[in-house]
Amino acid sequence: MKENKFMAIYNNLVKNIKEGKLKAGSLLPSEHELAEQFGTSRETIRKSLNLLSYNGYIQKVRGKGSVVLDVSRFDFPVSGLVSFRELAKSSGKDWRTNVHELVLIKPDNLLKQQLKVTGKDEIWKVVRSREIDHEKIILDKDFIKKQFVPTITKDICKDSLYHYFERELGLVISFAKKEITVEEATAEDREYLDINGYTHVVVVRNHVYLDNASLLQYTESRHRLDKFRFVDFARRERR
Amino acid sequence: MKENKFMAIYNNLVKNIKEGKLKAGSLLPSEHELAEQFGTSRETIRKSLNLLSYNGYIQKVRGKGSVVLDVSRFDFPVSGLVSFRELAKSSGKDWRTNVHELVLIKPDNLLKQQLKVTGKDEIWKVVRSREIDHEKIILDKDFIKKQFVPTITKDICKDSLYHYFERELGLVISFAKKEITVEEATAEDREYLDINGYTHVVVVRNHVYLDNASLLQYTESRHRLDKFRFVDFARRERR
DNA sequence: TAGTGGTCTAGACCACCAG
DNA sequence: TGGTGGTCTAGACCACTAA
Repeated sequence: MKENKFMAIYNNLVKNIKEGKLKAGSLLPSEHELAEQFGTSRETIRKSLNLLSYNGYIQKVRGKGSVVLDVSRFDFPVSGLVSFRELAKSSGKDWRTNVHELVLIKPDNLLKQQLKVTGKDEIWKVVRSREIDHEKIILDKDFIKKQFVPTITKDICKDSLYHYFERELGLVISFAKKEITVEEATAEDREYLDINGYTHVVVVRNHVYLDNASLLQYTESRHRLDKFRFVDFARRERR
Repeated sequence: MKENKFMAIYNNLVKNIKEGKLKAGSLLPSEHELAEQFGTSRETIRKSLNLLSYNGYIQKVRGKGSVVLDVSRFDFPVSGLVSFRELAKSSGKDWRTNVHELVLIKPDNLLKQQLKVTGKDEIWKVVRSREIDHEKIILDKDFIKKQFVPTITKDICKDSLYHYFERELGLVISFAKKEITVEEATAEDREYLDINGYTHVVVVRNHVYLDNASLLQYTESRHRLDKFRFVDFARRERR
């Protein structure tokens, strides 16, 4: 897989920041200098730096330079679009996925609305619980358009749907719209989760889109209150 | 205030999408065409289109064109960096802010860590509750470095701190790191909120930075469970 | 005033998609 | 194969910061 020039420079700089070769609070070399160092044009350097800025590694200050930020404070899922498997693996904890349901269904009215489909489209329904350190703390309900995903097996569900979609099927997931609320726990929550007496769960609703802008799936992720944590890095809109 | 060329083009296109002149699902004119229409270079058009894409208005598809997205589904605080006043006003509901505390303090150890200051710096502490439709549902605790904000009055707290920082003091807020968790309600929550028997609150912790990359304030926003809602629009990282 | 980042240009070549 | 968006270049001028 070929790497773009600006991506290679970005990765190089990220590595140097993470390893502390570029220290928090210090200034990056100027864009002109970097262009010379990397043997490229300034616009290409600027593309790399904009990516660094967007991902919270640096802050550009006009007339001054690019300040390296304290990256240790901006550690986790900055993008908010990370699969459970990726998260669990990087956490270093004991984890496991239980598959409770894997069926093809016709959408009811609510689901038709969520997925913007008619009644004749078939939908995969996947219900899974997630265990971390032997506690079932997340209940994931996925609804996926069969149109894009002809087959799903239990083994795939135990591993990672995202991984299967992207690596096996070649689907390119592009963006998602997420909504977080807190709601009363349902009977289903109590059945599949170690609910520990909590009366409410955190519900994350996700609409996931492909790179051709079509809607792939709707997901409801139901988290036990005490184990929920969401991190976001937000840049102020330009006005 | 002068508007950049790419910003003007961006605003023009946003307006056309919102007004339905550019319909959801249709294609934008190609970048070459747009460059000609607006009398500018293709790179400038690309800057505008990237902004549209980033803000969820279009989806670019290589070899095909830029698809206009259904913007009505991506309505609310996409950025996650919006003041309560802006939000409340746009919601059209009855709202009101109560100021419970406005004092200068020396930071304790926890606060020193949160704000990365030494003990001799002075900090503004502001405690406010937010009423919507006559229910107190949010408790905001702000800790602001006096170094950047010499004076704060009760009237300012009742109105909007962000507005004061940006319009009156000329501070430019650049980005924030947000963390969302659910925690047990404290005595303070019960005192200032209409807690309605809920045992937990949603806690949003925010570190707000200025455009020169220095930390301005730390904020704890404590929401009654049933009234909390957070919306996020996430683009998948390029790999 | 020298140096920084922000914007803009007019080209070029490439990978990808549809007909 | 022609048109699309993605990348890249080598310049230019500007606004801002710090000395």
